[in-house]
Amino acid sequence: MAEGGGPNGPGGESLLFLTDEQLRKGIEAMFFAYRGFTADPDRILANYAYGRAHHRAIHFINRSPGTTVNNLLNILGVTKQSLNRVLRALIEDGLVESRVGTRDKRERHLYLTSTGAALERELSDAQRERMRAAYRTAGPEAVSGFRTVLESMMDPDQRRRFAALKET
Amino acid sequence: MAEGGGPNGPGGESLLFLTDEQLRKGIEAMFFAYRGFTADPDRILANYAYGRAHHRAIHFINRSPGTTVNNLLNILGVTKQSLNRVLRALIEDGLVESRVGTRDKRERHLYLTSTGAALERELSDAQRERMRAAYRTAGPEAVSGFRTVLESMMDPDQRRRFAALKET
DNA sequence: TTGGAATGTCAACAAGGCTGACATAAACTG
DNA sequence: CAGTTTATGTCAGCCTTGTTGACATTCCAA
Repeated sequence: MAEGGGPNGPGGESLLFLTDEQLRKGIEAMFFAYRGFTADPDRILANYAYGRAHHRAIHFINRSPGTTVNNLLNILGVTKQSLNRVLRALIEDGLVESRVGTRDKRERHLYLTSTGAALERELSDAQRERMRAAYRTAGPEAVSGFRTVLESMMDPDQRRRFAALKET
Repeated sequence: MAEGGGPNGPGGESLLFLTDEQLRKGIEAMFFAYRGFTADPDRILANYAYGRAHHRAIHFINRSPGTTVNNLLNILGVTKQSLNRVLRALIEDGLVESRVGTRDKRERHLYLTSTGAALERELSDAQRERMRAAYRTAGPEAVSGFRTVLESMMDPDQRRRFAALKET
């Protein structure tokens, strides 16, 4: 209100994107877009009696093969009990393999089996396809802005973990 | 792989943003950013023993005062039983008022009470503040791209509903 | 006046978060 | 070597929020 109140306030049109109205549109866009973002994987997962929690575990194990349980815990931001329930199912079903660490035998290193990798591919193919279509429609400059805003929206901890993933 | 394989393939660097690697980064950015997006409201809601479902209902009732239950159902994309449980709590607690329709008495029109409006303000202030900070950091052009990609990512139905909200 | 639409409600269930408590093995530390 | 810390697993129980199915009520519209 204070800044964007007039037709051209103290900052001029360069600050129009900070009005409450613009911010609210951004908030609602996040809500609807996230639904689209998860829609395809959700449909696929239903065929396997898995949920988003399984998807997230599979994604990050594929992303960083050999990652430890603790590592995954930090990335996913859930309790070990929650993660354990998911991992147990994936291991029992033969999608994930858990190997005792060589240097530190307390640690379990997680890997996708070929079955697990196949499901990962099915899920990420679908999700990438939607992302690809959105990127193609929006164009490279929009994509750059998209990524910039998303990173700014993360908590510092999350941003650090996201950045750490990028380098790997 | 096929298109982005070479240092400068058939599409050149303009297609680099469509590589699997770039798409995966976008996917992970969505995951981490959404966590940030919901973090502040989640903290506030915990003080009131409410959850995200209550937040969403409050948000869209505030957005469109007098909206009907069916309307809300379509926007939120949940079953009436799920929504009803949430609405019942909000009505009992005096945050939402449900008025029988005048033209069609089967319909219930939903409004925030002053208490409900106060909670809405507390929640949206926090969420807007994060969005504002992200927007400010990223700048107007990034914000434009952000919005464009998010809209492209929605399902057509969701995009229609989002567009309909914008006009109101 | 009757069919169907909009709404509300009850019951039951599942996924996936959470806390708390406890067990085990391995590594580290004094 | 003894004691502590760390990494992991597991059991039990609770909460939110989603689902289906069944059924009642109200009331518009043909």
